Amino acid sequence: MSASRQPRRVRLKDVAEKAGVSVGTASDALSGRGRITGETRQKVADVAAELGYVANALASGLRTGRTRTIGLHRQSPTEQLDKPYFRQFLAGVLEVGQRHDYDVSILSANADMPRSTAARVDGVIVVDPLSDDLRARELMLSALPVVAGEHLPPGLPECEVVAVDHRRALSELLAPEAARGVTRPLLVAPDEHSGWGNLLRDVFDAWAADLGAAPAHGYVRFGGWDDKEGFREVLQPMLQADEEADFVLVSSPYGVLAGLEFLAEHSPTRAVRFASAGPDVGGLLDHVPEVGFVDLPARALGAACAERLIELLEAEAGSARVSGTTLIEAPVHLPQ
Amino acid sequence: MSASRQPRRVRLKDVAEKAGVSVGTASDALSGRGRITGETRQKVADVAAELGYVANALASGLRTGRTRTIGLHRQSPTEQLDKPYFRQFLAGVLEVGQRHDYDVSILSANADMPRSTAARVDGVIVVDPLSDDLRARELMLSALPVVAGEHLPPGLPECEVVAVDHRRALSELLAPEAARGVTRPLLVAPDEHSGWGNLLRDVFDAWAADLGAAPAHGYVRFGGWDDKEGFREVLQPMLQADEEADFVLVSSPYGVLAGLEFLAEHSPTRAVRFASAGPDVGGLLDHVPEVGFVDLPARALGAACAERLIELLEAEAGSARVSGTTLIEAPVHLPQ
DNA sequence: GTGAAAGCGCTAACAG
DNA sequence: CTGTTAGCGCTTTCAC
Repeated sequence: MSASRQPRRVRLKDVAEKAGVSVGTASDALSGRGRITGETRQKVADVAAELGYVANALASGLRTGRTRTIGLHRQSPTEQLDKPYFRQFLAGVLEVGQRHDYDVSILSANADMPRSTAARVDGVIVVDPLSDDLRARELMLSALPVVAGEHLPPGLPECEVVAVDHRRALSELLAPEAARGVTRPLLVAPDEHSGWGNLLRDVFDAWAADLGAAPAHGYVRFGGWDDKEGFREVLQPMLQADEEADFVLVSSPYGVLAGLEFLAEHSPTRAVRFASAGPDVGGLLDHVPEVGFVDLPARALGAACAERLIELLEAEAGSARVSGTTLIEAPVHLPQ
Repeated sequence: MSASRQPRRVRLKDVAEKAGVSVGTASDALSGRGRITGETRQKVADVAAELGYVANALASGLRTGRTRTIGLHRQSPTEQLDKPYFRQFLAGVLEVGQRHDYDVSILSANADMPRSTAARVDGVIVVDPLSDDLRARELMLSALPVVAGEHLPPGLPECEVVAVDHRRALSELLAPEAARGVTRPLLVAPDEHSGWGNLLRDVFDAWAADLGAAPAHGYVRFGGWDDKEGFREVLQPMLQADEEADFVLVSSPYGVLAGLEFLAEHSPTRAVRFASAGPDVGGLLDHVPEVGFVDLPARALGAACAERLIELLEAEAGSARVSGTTLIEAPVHLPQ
């Protein structure tokens, strides 16, 4: 390797000189700003292309205060790459990020590690905001624009939200069950730190009330999506204690599997119906067509979050927008 | 949301003033540079902590020419998140990146899309360099330090390489097979665009030659790791045409499955042994203990690449290092 | 050992 | 419509 680090990158000044204009002119000729430029614009563009000019993002960022980078926050993100949900969410964010020429930076979850790197992002997406996530709270209290992917749990500061329309999806999923008749519905979902968990309980309880049935609740920790054992530990005692329980909604396909397993082992004749409200992983429930489920569109949600955040960022002048919620639809697989 | 964008971030100047020193002094008090600072150093550090000062990476980057960001390049990276190999590689990169306070930016693979964002990275890791990847070639020809994750195929410019010690892993994997006796060994691996594929063929052929056996080769496209059908399409004619073939090495566990399936369907009595040299995905081969495999440590490889790249970047003064190769070990699962 | 000042490459005011 | 100028916040000579 040679000794020289960089072979003198071509600067805007170089382009300007060669095009016979000033840097100022060259600048907004290229970025097509206000002062419309007749043919000078074309000329500058040509020279820029010829020289292979590419703007120094650091310099323009320093000047404008924006980095064209969005941050993605989730608890211990490194591990989470193994979770299909997060992975697909990330893929969605990356896709629209690249389309809009934004970089995506996966934020370090260790709040303890001093990030000198900090504040290199224009805004942040918080995947699955949890009320006991201190770093998320910190981000939301900061001046950075924040978009939450999924509903906010009580206790977190307000911010822009993009979420799945769980209310609609669930009502679609639950309707056929009600038609079959349900006396004692059980729900196992993430605890109160999760906005999603809370919403599930809300909708579930309302639905049960409509039926004149008394619902029962079980709780799992939010991150335990694929923790079948965890689900079993919660479900088993509930099913055992409640002989009349005839319908179970869980927050993950693994919960369904756990429940089915338990029944097969202990009361093969007992008739209990299951449904999943959580992110499906390809095919897990394909072999049990009698189980309906909502398939959370992680990728679409990630894309929508990025879209919304970038929209916010480009909106320029703090247009005094109150934080709002954008809903996206989730496909519902009804039971056979 | 309020209208004001940023609440006036605390600048180095603020720290300097409050500490009663100049910015210059404050600067290298904090970064512990040359001019040793007795107690001024402590004072500045205290004030900085008190004010919650965090350096503006853009500004320092502009000045120093380094961004503390490393890029990760792979063909169509968005899709690739679904591949366990890439995902784990990425996890490794992220992990050491965060440890060294480097951001990781997943580079856009579309060479056609003009990236104004470009050159915001100090160096690049190219995962699985392929000789027909134009973007990879471009990166390697640029002035940016590049580390290739896996061996270079012929045709690509030289660069620093971090790779799995396939030679060693394979010899370990193949040894017991030779002991069992092999007359006609088959290899199905990525084509000549992949350095890894080439290496597999090298080692495989040498091993076969040692045995006095004539090897046969089949080719698959590099990205088709989980394309079982693709493997079958290559393997089936080879096995059919070659009645004596008694050992098959493939570049993916899916290749093994494809081969076993074919045999089960068409010649259940035929004795052919299989082995996989490619990235294992948890458990795919657990049910066939008679099949040995190398389990490519994607995460460790990613980590090693990042480690090496950062080392290169921090090495400062272009210490005229010739590009070299770092090998890491892969676990080998011998057949039962 | 420390302060002052120049300047990284760019954009945004302000003149003309 | 275009040129000139002043910084963005930091690091880095160069004086003292």
